[in-house]
This record gives sequence, structure tokens and C-alpha cells, in this order.
Amino acid sequence: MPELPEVETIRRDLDREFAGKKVKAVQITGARSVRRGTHDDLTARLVGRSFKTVKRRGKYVVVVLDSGEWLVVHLRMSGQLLKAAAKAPRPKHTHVVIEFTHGIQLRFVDPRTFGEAFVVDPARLADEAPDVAELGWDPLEDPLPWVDFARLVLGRRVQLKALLTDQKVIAGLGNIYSDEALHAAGLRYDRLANTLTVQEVRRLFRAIIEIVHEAVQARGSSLADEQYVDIYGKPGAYQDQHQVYAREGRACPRCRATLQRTKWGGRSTFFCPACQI
DNA sequence: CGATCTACCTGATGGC
DNA sequence: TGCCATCAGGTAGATC
Repeated sequence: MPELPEVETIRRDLDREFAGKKVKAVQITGARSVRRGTHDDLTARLVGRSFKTVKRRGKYVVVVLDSGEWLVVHLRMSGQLLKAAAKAPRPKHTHVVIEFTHGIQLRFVDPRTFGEAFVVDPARLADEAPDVAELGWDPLEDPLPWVDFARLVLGRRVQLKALLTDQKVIAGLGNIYSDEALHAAGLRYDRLANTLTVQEVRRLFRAIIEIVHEAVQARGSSLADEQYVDIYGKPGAYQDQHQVYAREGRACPRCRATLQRTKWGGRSTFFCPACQI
């Protein structure tokens, strides 16, 4: 569920709440949530360590420990990171609990169990976490001359939605924000990347950056099920600014044509059939 | 290289 | 009420 803006919201709050805090104990109850390395190894590399800073790469949360190692968390479809008092009741599907002093916990809750947490030595990232090492351009973190973006786009004969959601090309966009960015740029999801004009590439570049920044401002998107919440359990507000996502049958905010929903790559895709070309 | 499936899971929702 | 199908923010791997 969470894409770049949601993960960035979580990152900022984690950094504010936990930077400098020392891990007292770790409890791992969900078998699937820790699958790179053993449970004992994760525990040993966390206990007694402090959270130094919290960073983000694409949709990965990266906690830099005072040992220099990284605690990496990916929330996949249904993961949540929640700050809670030790005595507060534990939600169902709580798989990992990191205990700090003063009775504060960081909990990893994940009903569908696709998410994961692991500790990695950043010097060995390419070997031990190639998925993290190979991430592409992060539209919030990485300054990128737009001509370099143009090279990324024009060099591929691939449909735009595949390009935007390919984490090795652009890190952090998923189903919601790729649809929103394509609408903002006036481009269809199935347009081939290498057919874009220079002007269209520039519009896409600007649209991606703008959408991501606006969504971070609004603390991300929570859909009807409120699966995404921040570390305090609060939903985001960007869904109120969605122009196309989950708005099929309604008027396009730009041209008033009726927005459509279709299936692309096995997922719902929303677009305006009139002003996205 | 690129497109298309499948699989990994639980839970919410809607039709009958 | 129950039962069944479908859908959900992601990604990796197999196959063509």
C-alpha cells in the first residue's frame, strides 16, 4: 500500500520520535516478517544499538544504527509501523516489536505478511540486498538534471506506467502516484516511453516531482480501508486531492470528460480518455 | 529487452 | 445469515 509519500511521512516521524533512542529488546513473533537472516541474528544486531537517523530509499525505510548497520523495513501491501506504549494492547498481526527505554515500542504490524524487516551492513548492500542497492531515481531525494531523466525515458520502448512503477528506474512510485503523475502530465498509461516529445518528457518530470511533494505535504494517501496510517495511527489527507485515482465515472478536473478505470498489468488503472494522450 | 502470469497472504465488500 | 468471487497501496520469478 504505502508508496513514497506515505513512507516519507513515516520516515520523518520515526526520525523525530526515535533518533538517539536505544533498543532494549526485540520480540519477533511473525515468522514471515524476518526472512533475510535468522530472528536471533536480527535481535542480536539491534539490541543495545541506538537509532541514529531514519532515512528512506524509494519505499524502503532505512534506520541507520550507531553500529553503522541499517535496519531496513519494507511495508509492501499492508505493513504499518506504529509507535505505542508497551502496555497498550497489541493489534492483531503484530509481528515485530522493538522496545526502547521508558516503555515505548515501535511495532511492525502487517496482516498480509508481505512486508519485511532485516539488518544489513551497507558495505555489503549489493550482495545482501540488491533490491535496495539497485533502486533508481528518488524524486524527493535525488536532484536529477531533467536531461538525465529524458535519457531514462527515451531509451526505453516500454509503456509509461511500467516505466514509472519500475523501482530500478524511479524509486517510490506505485499504483496511485503513477496514475496521478501521468494525469498531471497529460499522458496515457500505455503510451510508449520512447515516443514522447521533449516537451512531454519535461512535463512528466515536473509532474512526478510536484505530485510527490504535494502528497508528502498532505502526509500521504489513505483509501477507504485506512490501511495506511502514520506511526500515530492517523490517516493521510492526499486522497482528497486525487485527480483520477479511484475516481472512475466522475468528471476529469482538467477537461470534464468522464474518467475511466481499466486493468493494466493486473491492477486497476485510472485515467482521462480525453486529455491524456 | 518487454509483456504477462503466478505466487505470496488476510480482510473487506458485494452479489446471490 | 452464509457462501463465494473479487479486490486491495508491492514485488519477484517463471515463461514466452
